[in-house]
This record gives sequence, structure tokens and C-alpha cells, in this order.
Amino acid sequence: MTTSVGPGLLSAQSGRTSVIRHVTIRDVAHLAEVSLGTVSNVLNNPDVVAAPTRRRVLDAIDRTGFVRSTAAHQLRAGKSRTVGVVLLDIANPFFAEMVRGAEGVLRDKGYVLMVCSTDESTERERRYLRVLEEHRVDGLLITPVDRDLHEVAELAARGVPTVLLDRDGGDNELCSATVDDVRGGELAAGHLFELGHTNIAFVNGPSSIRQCADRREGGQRALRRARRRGRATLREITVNALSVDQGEIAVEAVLSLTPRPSAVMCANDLIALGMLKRLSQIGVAVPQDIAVVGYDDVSFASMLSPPLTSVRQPKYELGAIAAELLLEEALGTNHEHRSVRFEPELVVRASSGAPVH
Amino acid sequence: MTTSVGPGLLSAQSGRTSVIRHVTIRDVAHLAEVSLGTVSNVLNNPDVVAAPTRRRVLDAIDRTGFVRSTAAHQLRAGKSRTVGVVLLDIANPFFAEMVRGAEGVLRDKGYVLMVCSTDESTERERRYLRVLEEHRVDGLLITPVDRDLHEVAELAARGVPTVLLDRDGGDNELCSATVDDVRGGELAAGHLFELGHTNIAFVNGPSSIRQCADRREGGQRALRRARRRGRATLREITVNALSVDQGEIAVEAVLSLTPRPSAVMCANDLIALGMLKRLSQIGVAVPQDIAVVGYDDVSFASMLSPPLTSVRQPKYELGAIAAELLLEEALGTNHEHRSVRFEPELVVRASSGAPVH
DNA sequence: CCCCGCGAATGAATCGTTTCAAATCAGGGG
DNA sequence: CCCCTGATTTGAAACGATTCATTCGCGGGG
Repeated sequence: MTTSVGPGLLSAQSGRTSVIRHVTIRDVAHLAEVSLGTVSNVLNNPDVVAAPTRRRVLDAIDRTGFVRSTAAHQLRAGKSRTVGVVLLDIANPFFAEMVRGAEGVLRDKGYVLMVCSTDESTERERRYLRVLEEHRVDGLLITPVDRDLHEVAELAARGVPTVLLDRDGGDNELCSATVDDVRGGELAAGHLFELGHTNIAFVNGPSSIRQCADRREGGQRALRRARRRGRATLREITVNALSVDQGEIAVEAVLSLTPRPSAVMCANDLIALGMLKRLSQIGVAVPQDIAVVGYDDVSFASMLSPPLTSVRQPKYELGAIAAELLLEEALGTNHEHRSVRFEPELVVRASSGAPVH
Repeated sequence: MTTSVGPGLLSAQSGRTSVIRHVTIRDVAHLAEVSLGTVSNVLNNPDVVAAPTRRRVLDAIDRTGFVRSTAAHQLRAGKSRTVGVVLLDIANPFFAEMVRGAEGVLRDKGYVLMVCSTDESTERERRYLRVLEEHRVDGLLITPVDRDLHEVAELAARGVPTVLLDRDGGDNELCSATVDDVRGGELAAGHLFELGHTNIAFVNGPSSIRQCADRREGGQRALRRARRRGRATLREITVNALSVDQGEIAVEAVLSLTPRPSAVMCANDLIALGMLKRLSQIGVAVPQDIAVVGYDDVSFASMLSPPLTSVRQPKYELGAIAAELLLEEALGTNHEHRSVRFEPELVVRASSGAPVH
């Protein structure tokens, strides 16, 4: 990594680690010649204070440049105006989009998001949860690393409103916002069967990942339906990660199946991407020689050549709904835990086509 | 959008908006039969308290399930253990990667990130900055919306350690971490000239965006150098956004230039993507008929067909360095403002090739 | 036997708000 | 001229930690 340090600007005010005296409500009160309580009222119940007084206080506020301390507010009033967001990786577009959805809803309510990437490390997740609890977040949106939810459930039981993202709560009492992956798998496989393919390969990730297991189940469901109308097979090839290079590697396994499949369904778009890449390298045409379907409909799926048929998940909406559930849980009196499940949607593009005989 | 509400789990404990009595340091002190101060010492200066006492306190801490309140801590001790991150859009992979870089550095120091997307709205930026200041963030990493930095500079002057991301500070006294876009533009154009192209199109964004202006300047620099060795032209086509569809649209303009250019340099990868897409639709081969170079080296640049030659920006490192500058500024005694500028790096792939005569 | 010194523990004061019971004020009715 | 009422304003008491000047206890030196 080549780096160079540019011309360091001369600092006129070095050594400013000195204690910064913030303007407090008391300074404002003093300047406006009123009591603390009155200033507080201007801030929180403007209508109970007489108009002239209110004006004087507001004037004092911006003459002093007063900035309210959330910490002090929180200490007394109990709300931190903060929501923790714990996910696997904010650099993954799927999560980033969800965060945007949540942010869209929470921003206007004055909440700010504490975003934490766990990189699938349980240890890191634990630490972040601890820190967030110490911050007394008003709510938590989380895609837990682990299948075992008891840490999250405990946190929720301790009073932190919690909503699971793209993960259901099992038998724990937790809100969640998910997408129906069984249905998604069914859509993908069903689409290929309906195009007339009878011999399909399914490149799937490890079934310890819930999404993979669900999508497989959906594929099987489509398979059963196809068999009612004739011969049909769906052979699974398992790779150990949902990544591009695993997709490339899987190509060989797919092509060596006999009889050779006329279509491939991939557990996500990254795998599909790897397949497309490798297939084009070795001169196998898509969709003429083999059709390919992905999953997730990531932003660039439509821009590949050929454009990739994929199963779209409403990522933004997922985050938005999760945030709304959270608000409901955090603010609403007697709240009942709810699960919202979205329907995925098949987006047909050029990478899938009918088999050529 | 089809959504369905799943079976709402029955809530055993509805109406839990009731005040939650948190365990305090006082409860711990009581149980351990020591004073408040001692508990505080166990937490902050473990070595000044005698071993048996310490054990008793620690024991009490986890028997009670004590969770320290950051707010109270902050109020007295003055540190919020929080860093504000303000950027245009967390769903943009470029920013997301930078955030990961910053998070990697700050996580271990116990900081948590408050991530805010402004969507290029000055108003939203202003609101977020206000909220972050109220939270008394210990530092701020920001890619400002506006060319005018005075709001940010004021915040910094009021004592919030601030580092600019991918944006230099102009004549303001601010730290910054940037990439040399002039050099990047020079690399891209220079690469094409060196391959033997003499007739290049440059699809650029609006020059009000600093990056675009800088990259153009770099292109011009490479052009001057190429001219010393013979005939060379670099004709610019301006589009009004750095997006995929603008790239598609630009194809027509590029192809109608006379003489028709044998190579195109794009202001970013999204534009390049749009070009590739459209070119393939109309049957123009890349790189045989026309070579294409992008900018940013986004994650999927290598996975397009053909793989895209691009200029890589060290996104992760950019965020990491910014975070380090921030720590330096926040913790270090007499700090001098610094600018760190990274060198971009050309990544050559199949989309660029020598001109065919 | 007394006092000194030192490590350990104490608890009141403080940080900047909100809350709320009580004080104050203005003015109208008797 | 006094009392009562309703609208304003007041200021002390939290909230939950940290800080720091004191106090406590104990062993050793004089």
C-alpha cells in the first residue's frame, strides 16, 4: 500500500484535549433570568410556559449555543434515542439495504443507529451486545450469528425491545421480519421446471445455514409438483460458502453429472456469478447450453452478461418493517410479539431459458 | 409487495413498558457490603482494591447481573465511547467498505459507531450533526454533502475531533483521508495510451463533483504525456450522474464521435457497467471493438464479462486510517492536523486491450 | 505504650438533565 | 379589602456513575 503524508496543516490550537466546558441548561437559565425548571419546560413542554418567557429562553439558548446533553437526558428520562443494529457484515449489500430501510423509519423519530458487524463471530457478537446494553439502547435489530438464540432472548427478557432480522424466533418470544425462503426456493426451481427443464442441478450452501435448508425444501416441493407431470430430477451439490469462488469451483461438479443438467439453480447470486464467470471461460453458453438462476437479486444481477434471473428479497422493506415492529414494541403499551414474513419474487432475465434439444 | 403476518406468538408478558429498575452500582455495593466508591474502583482501578474485597464485589456484580450505564459514566467522566459516521449512503459499497475499515480500528477500543446516511441532503446532514453533537460523540468521521465545510469546521472548533473521509479540508484545519484522484485519472488514461490507443473517450460526471474534476485533470496529464510520443486525443462526454443508466445512455454519444474512439475511460464502475451492458446488447465486442476502463474497482468488477479493468481505491484502508487519525486527535495531547492521501492502483483485466487495426 | 504511616475503604459532591410538589402572581368576585 | 383560582415559575430531589478528600485499621518504630 503506497501512502504518503500530505502537507500537515499547521495547527493553531494544539493541545485541545483540555476539558471543554459545555454550556448547560443552568447557564441558559442564568442568562434568561429564569429557573432551571423553566428552561427545561421550554425544551420539553413549550406550551406551559408563557410566550414572553419562552422567547427570552429561546433567545438565551441560541446566544449561548446550548446543546442539550443526551446523556443527562437519558439518565433522568430513561430514553437513549438510540437503536442497536447487529448484523453479519455491513459491507454486504443485503444487510446494507436492510439498514437503509430501518434508518428511513427511525431517523424521523430522532433515533440514531449503532451499527455493528459481527463477521459471524459469536464472541464479537457477545461483546457488541454487552456494549449496546450498557448504552441502554432503546431497541435492538439483530441477525444473530448463532442458531442458538438464548443470549438474545435473555437480553429481550431483560427489557431491551428486540426484533430479529431475516431470522425467525423459533419458540422464543421475539418479533421478527423474514422472507419465506422455502417459497423462494420453490419459485426458482419451479421456474426452471416450467421452462421444460427436467434435469436440474442445485448448488447449495451448507445446510447448517437456515436459508440454505429452507431453499432446498422449496426446491423439493417444486420437484414433487413437476414429477406429477412427468420425469424430473433435482440433484444437489453442496459447497461450503455462499461465495463467488465456490461458484466457480462448483462448475466442474455440475458439468460432470450424468446426464448433464440443462439448468442450475444457485443458493445465492454470488455463487451464480462464479458459475457464469467460469462457464464463459470454458465456452459453455448461457442460457443456450445451460440455464442459470440465482437468489437475492443483488444490485448488479441485472448488469451481468447475460442478465441473471434471480429471486428478489425485499431488503429495504425488511429493514423498514423490522424498525416499525421495534417502535411498536418499544412505545406501544401491551405489545404482542409478531412475525412478519415477506414473499420473495422471481425476476426473470436472460440467463434462464427453455432447454434446447 | 405481498406480505403476510405469521402466527403472532402469544406474549406472556405484555405491557412491559413499565419502568425497568436497572441494577445499579449501589445495589452491588449493598450486596457485597462495601461502599459505592469501592465498587467503582473495582470497575476502574481494580489494583487499588484488596484482592478478597475485589472478589466479593465481582461476585456480587454477576450475581446481580449489573450492567454499567454508559450514560451515567459519560455524564461524570466525559467520554461517550461513541463515534459518529456521516456519509452519503451506507448502501453504497464504497462507503460500506470504509466503514468496515473504521470499525475494525475503533471496535477494539470500545467505541461503537453511529452511522448516518445523508443521501446528499444538506438538511439531513445538519440534523444528524446536531443529534450527534447532543450525544457528545467522542469523534466524527464525515464525507460532507457540501463543498462548503463551515458547519463541519464549526463543530470541530467546538471541540469534536473530526476527520474528513475522501474529502480534503481545503483551508480549514481538519484532518482528512483521501485518495489521489488526479493520479487515478492519470493511471486510467495512461494505461489506454500505453496500450496504443490514440483516440479515447472519457465519460465523466458533472465537474461540480470534486472527484470528477480531479480525474479529468489526471486524464489531461496523461494526454499531454502521450502527445509527446505522437498523436493522441481524449474527448470528454459529460453525463449527469455516476450511475448505470447514465452509462448506457452515454454509449450512443461515444459511438457517434468521429473518428470513433477505440477506448473509453469511465468516471466510475457503474458507468462502465452500463456501457458494457449496452455495448453487448448492440453487438460491439469488448475489448476487440472498443476497450473499457472503469474506476473504483467495486467488488463485482472482476466478475463482469469481460472482467473490468479499473482503478482501485483502498476503501478499507481509507476508513482505517481515518479512524486512526481520529484516535490520535481525540486522545493525543498536542495534536497536529494531518492529511493522509492514498495512491490509487490500476487493476488490469480483460476489458482493456490493445487496439485492433 | 503511643504515634506515625500507609494501604484500603468510605461517602459526599458532582456531572446535566427532568420531574413535581410547592410558592408566587394576577385578577376577579364577594 | 380580602380570598380564591388558575396560570406560571421555582428549586430541590432524583437518575447512576466517578472523584477525591477523609477516615479507618493495623503494624512497626521510638
